[in-house]
Amino acid sequence: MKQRRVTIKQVAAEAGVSITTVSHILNDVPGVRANPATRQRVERTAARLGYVPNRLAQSLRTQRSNTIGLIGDEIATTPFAGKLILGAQEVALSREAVVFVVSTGYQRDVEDREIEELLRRQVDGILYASMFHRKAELPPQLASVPTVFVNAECTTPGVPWVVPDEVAGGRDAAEVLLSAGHRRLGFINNIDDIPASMGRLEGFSARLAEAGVAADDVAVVAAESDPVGGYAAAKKLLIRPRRPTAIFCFNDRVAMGAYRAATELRLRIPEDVSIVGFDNQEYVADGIFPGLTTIELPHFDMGVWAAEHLFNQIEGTNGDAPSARLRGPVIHRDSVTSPTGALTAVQR
Amino acid sequence: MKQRRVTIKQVAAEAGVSITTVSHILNDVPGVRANPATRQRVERTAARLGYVPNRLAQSLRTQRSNTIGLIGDEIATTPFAGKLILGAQEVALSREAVVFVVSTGYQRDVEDREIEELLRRQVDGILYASMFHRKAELPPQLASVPTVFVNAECTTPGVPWVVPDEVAGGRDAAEVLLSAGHRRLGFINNIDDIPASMGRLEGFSARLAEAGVAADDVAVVAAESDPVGGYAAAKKLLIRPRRPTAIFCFNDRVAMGAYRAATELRLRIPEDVSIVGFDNQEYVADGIFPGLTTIELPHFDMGVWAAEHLFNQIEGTNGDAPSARLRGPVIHRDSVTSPTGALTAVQR
DNA sequence: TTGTAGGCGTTATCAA
DNA sequence: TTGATAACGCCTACAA
Repeated sequence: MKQRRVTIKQVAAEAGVSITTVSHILNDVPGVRANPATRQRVERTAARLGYVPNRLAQSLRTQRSNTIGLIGDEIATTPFAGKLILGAQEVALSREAVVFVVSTGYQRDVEDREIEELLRRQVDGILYASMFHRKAELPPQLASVPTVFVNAECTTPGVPWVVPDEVAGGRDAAEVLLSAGHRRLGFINNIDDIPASMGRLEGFSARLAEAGVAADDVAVVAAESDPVGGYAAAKKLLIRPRRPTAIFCFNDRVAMGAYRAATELRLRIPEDVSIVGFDNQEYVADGIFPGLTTIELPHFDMGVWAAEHLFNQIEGTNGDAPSARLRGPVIHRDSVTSPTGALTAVQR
Repeated sequence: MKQRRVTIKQVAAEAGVSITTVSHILNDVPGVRANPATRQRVERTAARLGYVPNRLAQSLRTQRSNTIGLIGDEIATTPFAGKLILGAQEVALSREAVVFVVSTGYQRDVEDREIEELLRRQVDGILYASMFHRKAELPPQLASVPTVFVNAECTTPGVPWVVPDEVAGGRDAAEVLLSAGHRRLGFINNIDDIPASMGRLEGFSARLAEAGVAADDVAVVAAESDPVGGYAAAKKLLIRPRRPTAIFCFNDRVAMGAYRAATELRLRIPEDVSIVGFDNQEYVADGIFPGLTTIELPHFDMGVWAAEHLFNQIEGTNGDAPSARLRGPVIHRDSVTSPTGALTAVQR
């Protein structure tokens, strides 16, 4: 912004017309028809001079900045943030808008400053994102700005939100294992009382019950959701007399731990024990051996959904505030097979 | 931006002074001393009304938007992007600036559109980031805007850039292994002809040579830098008659493959073979067992460096355009030990 | 079909 | 010490 860019005035002067005409022509103002000759002349000189309209001035005049803010608690520590940003950005770009990304690091004062900085810049709306699925309330400063919550359920009424469908995810995991023939299963859940752990357990159990799997045949344990926790929990599960032929892990990192436990116990994956993860974390699910079958978290889609609904809200084109739970796809790799292999191994 | 915010005019009216006075007071304009009573009255009413200056208008007037753009080829697929964003953002926030983040996905047309969208918004400068260390030239549209390259060496003169110090990284890896006592080493390099592979090899070899390790005792192989490539390469290395007691892997994903190879060969890490990775990729280096000793890539620091130099450039406070190679720290975990263990194992 | 002029919210110059 | 007033770059009645 240092050196002066070319303005509409220069274009007008160069083309020998008024700035009104230039504005009319370049913006294709409806109901205004310019002389083809003038039009061409204007367009030519605009192109020649490399004229680019100043959106700051436009925004000031039109009261619309074509800018949204994406504020999240942690942009750095999670591999999911990128997908979310990307989704939001994709719809933004399609509307010639662009997004400010700011990360708060869970610090309240940083969040306050950043929200203020965004509002100063007259953002049209804000995407308030959480990096793990939780419930949260609307920061008071955002009360008067169109806002959509992403990966967080907003407890303040009237604010749309979008989160993963945890229950469906749990059901899908059960389904994958069920259809491979497993009837004796384990679930290593997370220890925290968050929507993800509640929902996945609910869906998993419900689907299993529907399929007639006896409650005795599904072992649920809870652990810290990292490789260490997964390792310990899986070991506990796998040394049981009637050990499960398949384990559903709260997330891919837990699955990493389960892999190690299985290896130490000389259990092969998937022949002796099938594993299903959650998250489809790049470089983890795809990097361990054998490739991990897992449920993907719909971060990209949530970014898209949220941005679209935000723009609708900004343009006042949506009735009330809907919210959504999005389902992620099952990513099939090589950690699940039918339990016959396991039985064979045991019989041998 | 929908509903009208309170403007300086309203504050002035409410306080019974002119907008000039309000501006003077609120901005602490040097050389202007207001009557303490007036000052207090103005500040009070501004606070009461919740006045927040409109940066769009400010920018229009001052020709400075306090906004920078961060444009990268992929924001989503890599876990490093976040750190980079965070670093840039941290210095931006300290200057009351905020950053537009856009990702191009390696598509030229997307890049063009996004750059234009940024320029339209009068960003003060641009951070042009690559997600892997490479060389690149300056997009012509950026010629007239302050720009700094991040994680890419700009081939166009006059543009500052900051990249990881690959040579130092290679040396550090050698150092770690050397000081643990290893004298017979392997290096699984990347197959691509990029600064990272060249530099790390150079540094690694140089340090080893300095330490008097015979060229015969350092085996270098190249592989696809993922777990599969790492697995195959490590296997090749480890079945040699005089197998290396330690392997330096091009990155953590390669190291994952090396772990598997070692396990299959019944070689314990680190007792039988020490492993050093590169990248310090979250959830990989820390998730595998034993924890991977690795060299961190300085993404956060590069973000900081680049943003700081960008702001300096914007403010015209730096002489010429320096560039930098930043060194990442060695992250010690548990995959390296002295080779005696290995010898013992062999002798047994 | 084209042009004039006012205003979006600020800052900055110059008077008073 | 305070206040008019002219930009900044653009859009948009309204007038010609």
